[in-house]
Amino acid sequence: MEMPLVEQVRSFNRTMTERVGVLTDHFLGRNHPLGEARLLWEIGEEGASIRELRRRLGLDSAYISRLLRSLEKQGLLVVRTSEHDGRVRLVQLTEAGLRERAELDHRADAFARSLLEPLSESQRVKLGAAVAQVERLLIASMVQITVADPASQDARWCIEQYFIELGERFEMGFDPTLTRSAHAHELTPPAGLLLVARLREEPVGCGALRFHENAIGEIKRMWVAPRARGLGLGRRLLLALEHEAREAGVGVLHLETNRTLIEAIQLYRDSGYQEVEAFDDEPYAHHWFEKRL
Amino acid sequence: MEMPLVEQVRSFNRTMTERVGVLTDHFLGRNHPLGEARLLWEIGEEGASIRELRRRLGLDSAYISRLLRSLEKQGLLVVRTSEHDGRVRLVQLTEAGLRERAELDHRADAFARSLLEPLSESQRVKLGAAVAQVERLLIASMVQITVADPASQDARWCIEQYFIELGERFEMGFDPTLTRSAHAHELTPPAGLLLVARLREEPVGCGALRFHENAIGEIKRMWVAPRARGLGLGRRLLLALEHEAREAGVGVLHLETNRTLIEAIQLYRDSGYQEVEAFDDEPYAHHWFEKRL
DNA sequence: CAAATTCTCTGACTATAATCAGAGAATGAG
DNA sequence: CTCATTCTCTGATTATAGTCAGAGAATTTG
Repeated sequence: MEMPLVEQVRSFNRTMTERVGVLTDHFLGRNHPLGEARLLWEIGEEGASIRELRRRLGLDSAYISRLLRSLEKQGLLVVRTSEHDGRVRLVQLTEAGLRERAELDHRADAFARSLLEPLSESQRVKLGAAVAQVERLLIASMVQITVADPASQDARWCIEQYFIELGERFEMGFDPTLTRSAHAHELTPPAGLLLVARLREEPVGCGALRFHENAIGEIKRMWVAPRARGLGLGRRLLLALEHEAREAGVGVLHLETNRTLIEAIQLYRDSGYQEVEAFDDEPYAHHWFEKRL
Repeated sequence: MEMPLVEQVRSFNRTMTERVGVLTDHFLGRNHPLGEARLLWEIGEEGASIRELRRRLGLDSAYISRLLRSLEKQGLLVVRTSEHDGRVRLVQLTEAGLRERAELDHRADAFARSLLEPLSESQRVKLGAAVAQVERLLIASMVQITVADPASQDARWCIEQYFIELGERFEMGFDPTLTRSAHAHELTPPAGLLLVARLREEPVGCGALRFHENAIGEIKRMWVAPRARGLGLGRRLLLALEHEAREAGVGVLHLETNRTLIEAIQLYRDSGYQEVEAFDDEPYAHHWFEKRL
């Protein structure tokens, strides 16, 4: 019964590809080659631009063009040029295309049902819970954390979202001009750095570090997108920041926070941060923490 | 958060194919095309016969022959004719083939590790448990129960295993000639029937039904292979037998069992069987049960 | 406004993953 | 011993999934 975790994951994978993997290959692959079916599926009911499809499916543009031509010839979709950008082409399923897609959907459903059918009610309940757990954790493990330029689009989006959330949560709202500064250059090496967490290339969180004198580091801009909460991402960001701080020779980490950010405060306490006297005059702060590295 | 189970399974599948499914396609696909790599893998350290490989991989014999020729040319395997059957050919990896396979193994390991690497210790523990749970339940749902000819190889194997197990568990051993009969013809319609449970075509359990006079049915030969226990298979077999009995117009089901078979007794009680006075003279029985359908 | 870049498309090409028909040798069933 | 079947192989052929180079139009950048 005792099996190393790596072996367990591999065994799991084998079972999965046998049982569920068949799905992806063959629920799609009846009337169309797999590539066409995947594309048909990915276009969705709303339609999409070709570039978007290329990005999502990771396909060569020559290849995708040919697939589209084939599906177009079958009358399953129409392509037209975008009004905003004459280079971009937009794909939309026709009536027939939508029917075809619904059929795929139906088959996928039937397959999932056939997986469940032999199980007893209590087994199904257990399966539901375990499946959700595995998926959550796999998604968590898909999140990638990298150093980012604070001026980059993703970074700015995160910080903007962060400010919006502060505005909603702080009792007296939040005005970025009143808070202690953390301009782009202050979060760029060597003055500091910014980490951005991404899930499937989309930003889902950030955390920043400023280096001060006397081997003091300051943690700022800790934020996790609502849709990525519950994945342990806050903790991972914090650990990553601490790692970067250590690398940079920081001996003590400072941070301040507002009393409405209870999850964050809990995280800091759990992570070994001690509450200390106010070490600055940040107007929005109620708690000041520090941790020796 | 509330999601129907079918939708949950499908969402899970999508995540799986994205994250883990990549493994199967690409841990294998570095130095060799996928087909070759799968074959190399499947041959294993022990070697295998071509027919076995064909069965396991579900490949056309023309195709597999070509793959083998290619791998043979690369010096990764040798093929020789079986001594027992001149038609059958046996495949064995060479030194180089074994090295290549070990390399695949190593890559699969590294991939599994990379899945785990971003997770915290507590997340890993949870993942391990959930993964094991999902796998167990998916395996359970892979088991297929069908009516079988008691004279078939699978059926005889199951009954033989069943007798061996009784011999080990009964305090006074077990002699099939002393027990109440259930010959092949008695377990064949219309006198009765035998269900065999199979996992990946291999028998993993059985259960039989005899039809007696006065709409009485008798359950016999309930057995689950040790490696398939804990999958709820006993219960499924019992339900399937009850279903068959109902179809055949049975009003009351009888069964008898030995006191050492505690899991079985528990199962019968949980499934609505009432203990009754001995209704026959089976020498190995301590408990007699019945259930009205 | 010129130059670089983006987006899509076509033509030419390749590798992979099959499938089908049938042949030849060995074996098993009656 | 004969006939049907099993097992593997070769030849011929096909479908799928992709890659690469480059062209032409639209857009963005400096």
